[in-house]
Amino acid sequence: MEGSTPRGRTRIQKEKREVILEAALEVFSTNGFRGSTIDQIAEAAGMSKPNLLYYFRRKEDIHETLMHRLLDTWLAPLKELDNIGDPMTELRSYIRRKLEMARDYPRESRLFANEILQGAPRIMPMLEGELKELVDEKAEVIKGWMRAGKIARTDPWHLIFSIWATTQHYADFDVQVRAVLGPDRGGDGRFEDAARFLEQLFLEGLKPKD
Amino acid sequence: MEGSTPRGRTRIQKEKREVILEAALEVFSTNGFRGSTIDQIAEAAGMSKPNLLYYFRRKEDIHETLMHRLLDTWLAPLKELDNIGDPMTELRSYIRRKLEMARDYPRESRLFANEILQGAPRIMPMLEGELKELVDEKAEVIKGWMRAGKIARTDPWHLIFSIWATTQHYADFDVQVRAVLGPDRGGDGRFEDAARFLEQLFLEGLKPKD
DNA sequence: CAATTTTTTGACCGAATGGACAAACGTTAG
DNA sequence: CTAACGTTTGTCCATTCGGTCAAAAAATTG
Repeated sequence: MEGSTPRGRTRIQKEKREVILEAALEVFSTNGFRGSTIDQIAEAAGMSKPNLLYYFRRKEDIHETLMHRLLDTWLAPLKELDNIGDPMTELRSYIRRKLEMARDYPRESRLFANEILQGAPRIMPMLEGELKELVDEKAEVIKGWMRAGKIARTDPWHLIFSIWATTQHYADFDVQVRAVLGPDRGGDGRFEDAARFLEQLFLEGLKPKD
Repeated sequence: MEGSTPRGRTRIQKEKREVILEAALEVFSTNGFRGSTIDQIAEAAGMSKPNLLYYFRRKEDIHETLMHRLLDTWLAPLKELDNIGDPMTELRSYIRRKLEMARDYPRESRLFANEILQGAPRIMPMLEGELKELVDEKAEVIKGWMRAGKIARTDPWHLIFSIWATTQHYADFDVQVRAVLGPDRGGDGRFEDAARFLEQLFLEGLKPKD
C-alpha cells in the first residue's frame, strides 16, 4: 500500500538502492545523462537491467535522486562560511574545504558540471531558488567584511564564482591537469601545490588596501 | 578519384560543410557527443540526414573536425603570452582575452569542457603533446618574471590553470552564473564586472613581495 | 512445511539511432 | 539535347535503448 516504487523500506532495498546510486554516479559523471545507459549502470551495479528497474522505475529517477543528494553536500562548505571568526581565516578554510571536495568527490563535481553544461534542465529551479538565496546571503557577509576593512573591496559574487571555478577545475578538468603536469607530481603533491597556490592568490589578492 | 568523402573542393561543398559544422557546434556543445543525434544536427543545418551524411560520412568525423579547429583558436591567446612587455600588462591582457573568448565563443568552450569531462577520449594525445609543451614553455616565461622580481613567486602551472578555470567558468557555467546573479545585471554589465574582479584578483594576488 | 510476499530474470516491445543505398533531381559542359 | 557529374532524398536496415511483463526463484511469515 506504499508508493508503487519500492520505498527504502526493507534493509535489502536500502542496500541495493545504494549500490545502484554508487554505480550510477560513476557512469553518469563520466558519460552524462543521455550518454549513459541503464545497462551500463546495471552492469556496474552487478545486476540485471530489469532488476535495477525494480528499484528505480525510470532512468531519470536515479539521476534525480543523485542530484538531490549531491546538492546538499555540495553547498555545505559555503553554508559554513560565517562571520564568526577572522575573514581571512574563514576564506582560507572555505577554499581548502572546496579543494578537498574536488579531491575526494570528483565524480560528484563532474556530475554537477555535466548538468550545468547541458543547461541545468533538471535543477534550474534549485539554482534560481535555494542556491541564489544562499549566495546572496553569503555575499552580504563578505560585503560586511569589506565595509569593516577586513578584506579588499570587490564583487562578492564574482569572488565566490572564482573560488568555485578554481577548486572544481581540479575535479572537472582532472585529465587535462594530469596531462599538463605529467606523471611526475603524482599523489598528493599536486593537491598541496594547488592548495598553496590558491591560498596565496586569494589571500594576497584580497588583502585590504590600507 | 579523390578521397571517398568529398573533400572541400567545390564552393558549394565548402559552404555546406560550414553550415553543418556550425549546426554541430550548437548541438554538440549543449548535448555532448553521445547526447547529440545526427538528426538534430541535420535539422539545425536545414538539411536531411542522408544529405548531411553525404558531406560527413560519420558522426565522429564532424566532431573530430570541430575539435581540431577548436584547439587552434583555443590556444591562440596563450601563444601570444610573451616576455616582450611588462609582465603585469601581459597577464592582464591574457586574462582579458580569455574572458572575451568565454563571452564570444561559449559554445566552443562548452564543447571543449564536454570533451575533457568525458575523459578527453579523442584529444588525449594533443593534451599530452602540443598542449603540455606550450604550457611548459609559458610556465618558463612566467618563472623568468618571478626570478626578475616582476611578479610574486608561485607555481606557474597552477597560475595558468586558475586563469583557465575562472575565465572559462563564465562560458561553461553560464546558466548557473545567470541564475545566481539574476536577471538584473543583464547585457555586458556582467562581463565588465567579471573582468574588473579577475584583474584585481590576479594583479593584486601576484604583486611582487618587495 | 505451506502460504505469502519480495526479489530476480529471460524474453519481449516500440521507438530512436547511426548509417547504407539506389533512385531522383539539378547543373553544367559539350 | 544529352551525357556526365554533383547533390538530395525516401526508404530501408541492424542495433541500441528505455521500459514492460509474466514467470521463476528467494526470502519471509505463519
